[in-house]
Amino acid sequence: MARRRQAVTIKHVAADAGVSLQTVSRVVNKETGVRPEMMQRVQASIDKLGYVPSIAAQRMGGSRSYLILALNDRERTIADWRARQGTDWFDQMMLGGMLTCAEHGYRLIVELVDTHSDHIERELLAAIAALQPDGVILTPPHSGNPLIINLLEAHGISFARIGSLTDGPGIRLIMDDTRAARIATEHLLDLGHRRIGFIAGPAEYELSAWRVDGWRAAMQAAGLATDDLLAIGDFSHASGRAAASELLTLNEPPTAIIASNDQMTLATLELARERTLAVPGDLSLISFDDTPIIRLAHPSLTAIVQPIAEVTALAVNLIIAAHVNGPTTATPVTVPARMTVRESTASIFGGKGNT
Amino acid sequence: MARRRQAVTIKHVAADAGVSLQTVSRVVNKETGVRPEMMQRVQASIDKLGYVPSIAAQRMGGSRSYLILALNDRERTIADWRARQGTDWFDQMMLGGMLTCAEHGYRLIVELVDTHSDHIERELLAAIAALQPDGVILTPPHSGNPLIINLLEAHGISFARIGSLTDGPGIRLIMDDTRAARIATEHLLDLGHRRIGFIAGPAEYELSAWRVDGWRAAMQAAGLATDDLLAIGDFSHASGRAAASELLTLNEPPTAIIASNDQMTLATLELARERTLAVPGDLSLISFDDTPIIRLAHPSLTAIVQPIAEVTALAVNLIIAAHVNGPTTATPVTVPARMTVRESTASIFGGKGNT
DNA sequence: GTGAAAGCGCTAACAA
DNA sequence: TTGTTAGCGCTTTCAC
Repeated sequence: MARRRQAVTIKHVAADAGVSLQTVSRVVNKETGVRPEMMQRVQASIDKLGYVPSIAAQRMGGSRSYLILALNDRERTIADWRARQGTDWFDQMMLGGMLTCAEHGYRLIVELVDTHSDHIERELLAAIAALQPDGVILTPPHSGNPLIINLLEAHGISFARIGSLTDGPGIRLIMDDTRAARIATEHLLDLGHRRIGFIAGPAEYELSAWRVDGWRAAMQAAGLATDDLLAIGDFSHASGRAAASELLTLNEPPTAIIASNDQMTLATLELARERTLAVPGDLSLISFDDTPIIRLAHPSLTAIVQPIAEVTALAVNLIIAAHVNGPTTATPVTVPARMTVRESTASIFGGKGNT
Repeated sequence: MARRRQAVTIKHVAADAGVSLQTVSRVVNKETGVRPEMMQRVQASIDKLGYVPSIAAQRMGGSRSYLILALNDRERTIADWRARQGTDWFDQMMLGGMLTCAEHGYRLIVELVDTHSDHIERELLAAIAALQPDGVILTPPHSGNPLIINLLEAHGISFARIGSLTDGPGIRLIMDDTRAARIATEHLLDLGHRRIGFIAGPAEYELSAWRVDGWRAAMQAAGLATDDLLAIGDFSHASGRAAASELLTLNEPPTAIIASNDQMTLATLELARERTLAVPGDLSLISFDDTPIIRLAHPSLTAIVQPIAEVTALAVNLIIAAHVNGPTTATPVTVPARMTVRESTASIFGGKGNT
């Protein structure tokens, strides 16, 4: 292959403007202490020649790499893509993360790693060494992984942890799962439900516990017991079915169920149908993901809408800000989730929930 | 911010192994002409120290950047993400592209650009200057854009053009849209349909015409006219509705319609329902995208499954191969599409199509 | 087969 | 305020 060189380098600009490299560099990086007329002259040359600095060279010079790494769970992400069921966590992350990176002249690079793997440390170190990212975005279930967190901290890389509240370094961002679960539960309480079951996600995800907390808090505030109404799944369809079965075979089965993701909610819907339970007539249902599969189900499902794009955009902004201002506040940032009421929730007295 | 340096560099490895930098470089890049024992010794040091070369430095040294750029349509991609309707073109591209890049030690970076924009040239040049990618993947509707193609060619960057057959440089890959349309049409012909309507995509996409060709060819082979049975949309729901309306208000309306994407098919389904046409009883329907929205529709829709992941993976492989072997064959590569028969196609004699 | 030297494009540190 | 120098980590070129 032909050895490709930069078409226009800082040298060309310097020569064209009749200044030193350093002055061009100062203008490019918007440093203070350059006379306005000088700045204009250099900027004119930059525009004229269409100069854009090479991020590889910038990095080599000891500056930023303008690269942010998003770390996603390998197995889950690939499985979602293969299933083609419209799970859009990844897409929403790109929407928020990529576009925000672009606004700041950064690029988002995605890396898939197994949280469970024992060579995760090696994988991460390799990615860091190869890319030298300025920041890393950790998504669940990586966000609370001490191995990852400590490694990034040791390397002095600023990073955001989406969906984790465990102590430690890193910018923590959450979508207020507890409150979201409470809102969902209260919606059902308002509709007259008293036996409200909850299908939790796996303990590996911190947010699983938060959602249970929100549900439990709302139930307790209403003076209701939750003893037998909690079932645990792992976000898979099969586990959702098992959990739903558990709840629906209780002596006093719930009249409403909240499930922690779309697959488990859908599994519950299917099981209900098989048992000739009408939804929402006999059983109200709320999902914790607002995916296409949920919207198009029959009936369409009431769901918690997680602000994934917003939270990722915020993560990028905070990472970049940290690069400029140094370490940021240690207080977790909260972006509230919403609830979209559809056809799957109804009053136990026979009324519709979405009227 | 603290100036971050590489933890382990080629120097450390060279010192540890007691050889020159150059020898380490040779081992890393698997060059020939290194004695096996030497190679082993160096490799041992690399493994021991966990050395991974910096791609920025590799690039600066005049070698590859190990970066491949995927160029997607800005407006459409963002609209799809915002709509949250499960359009998974992007996901499938990542599935095929990102994973294949990773296999070769490359990274995929996504860039969104407007094909229509007059500053597309500037945007592309900026991305090239900043990243110095080893290759570029062009997706529709960029794949046939002469401005883009010529620019990449001029810069000596190898690139793949997915979904374009227009002459010019670049590796051309198609999913055989013509054949896919023919298969869909023949399926309907087999079911006894004679009046088969087709809703095409916008001319901006080359594949729009190919699909029309396939449909027309199959119709003509069956000795059927297509005069009034073609309607044109722009992939949007609204345009699909208009096109469907056009077809259904014909004096002799079609008994089956093939639409060029999921949104237009769905719009047709909705319109049919409004006009109390039973699907597939009164109208059979085939979509040209196998998205969640299509699978979950009622009835579930027969659809062409486009091998987006496969074709993207192939694109990456060919780009990387071109880097090693120099320019590749100019013959377009074809990856065949499949059809999944579901509930929306039935015999005009009353039988079901999916039995 | 292996090593030494030069340079990629840029920035940090220092000098003027 | 501006310019000069050195060096980032790697690969290429050319000696040995």
